[in-house]
Amino acid sequence: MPELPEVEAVTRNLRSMALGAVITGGGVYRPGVVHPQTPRRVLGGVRGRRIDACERRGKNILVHLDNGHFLRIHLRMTGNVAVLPDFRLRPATARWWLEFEDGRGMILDDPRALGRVTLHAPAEMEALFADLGPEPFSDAFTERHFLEAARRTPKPAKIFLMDQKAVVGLGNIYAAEALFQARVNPARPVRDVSAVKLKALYRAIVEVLGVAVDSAITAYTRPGGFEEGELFPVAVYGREGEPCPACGTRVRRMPQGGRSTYYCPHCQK
DNA sequence: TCGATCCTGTAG
DNA sequence: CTACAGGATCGA
Repeated sequence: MPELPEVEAVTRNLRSMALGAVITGGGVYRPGVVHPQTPRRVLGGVRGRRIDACERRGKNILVHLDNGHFLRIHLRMTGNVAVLPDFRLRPATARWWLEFEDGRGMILDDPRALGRVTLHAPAEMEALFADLGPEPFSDAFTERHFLEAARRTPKPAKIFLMDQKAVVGLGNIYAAEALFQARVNPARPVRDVSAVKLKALYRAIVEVLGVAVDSAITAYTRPGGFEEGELFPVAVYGREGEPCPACGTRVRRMPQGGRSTYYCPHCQK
């Protein structure tokens, strides 16, 4: 599930649940989840620590501890982080967990086990995120920055949006939705897209992610979490063969970088 | 820069 | 059975 909006919702939930919690233990069911570190290092380094802050950077969740070190959690495709009333009640798909002093638990729940949890010293922060672009809602994400980044690469527009360099947070769904909203052809080399459309794309990114953050928070807050249907109005993603909401042409699917891109061949030329 | 790879589940 | 999945990294 997680692109930026879902990660934001999870992070906020974590902040409200785990702030101030003292870690007394933990476990790793799947060693691959802490790769390239070891369970011993990740768990040994957190025992006795208190959780002081939770924040999001791109699609990463950062859990700051009272000694300055921090956990970096990446949910990848199917991960979720949750705080449980009792750490012993964790589901079979919990790949990693922490025990709190008050008996509660915090888990990485991840059926595919592609998610990652690693522990870092403060000094590692910069190198860790050196390749990440600006946050879409920050002052650093300017139209000018975006247009310059676009002119600098031969990548197709969709790949350009997905690689977390020009801006962080877009994944397969919201990249497709932003491209549709701006009427940009996903396969077109982004450096060849007109300035007018690039500006529209810039606005669409902020718009789409903004709406999606709101719906993700709403979805995550009510019972059943993200599973309770769809709040974000998806126009093209996953809708192969269905009519484009703008012109009625059938939505198409094409492979790009090993993934599916959905688009309207009429609106996005 | 690109395909293979990491994993498991589900739909067709 | 194969194809595909809201992601990223690695080696060729």
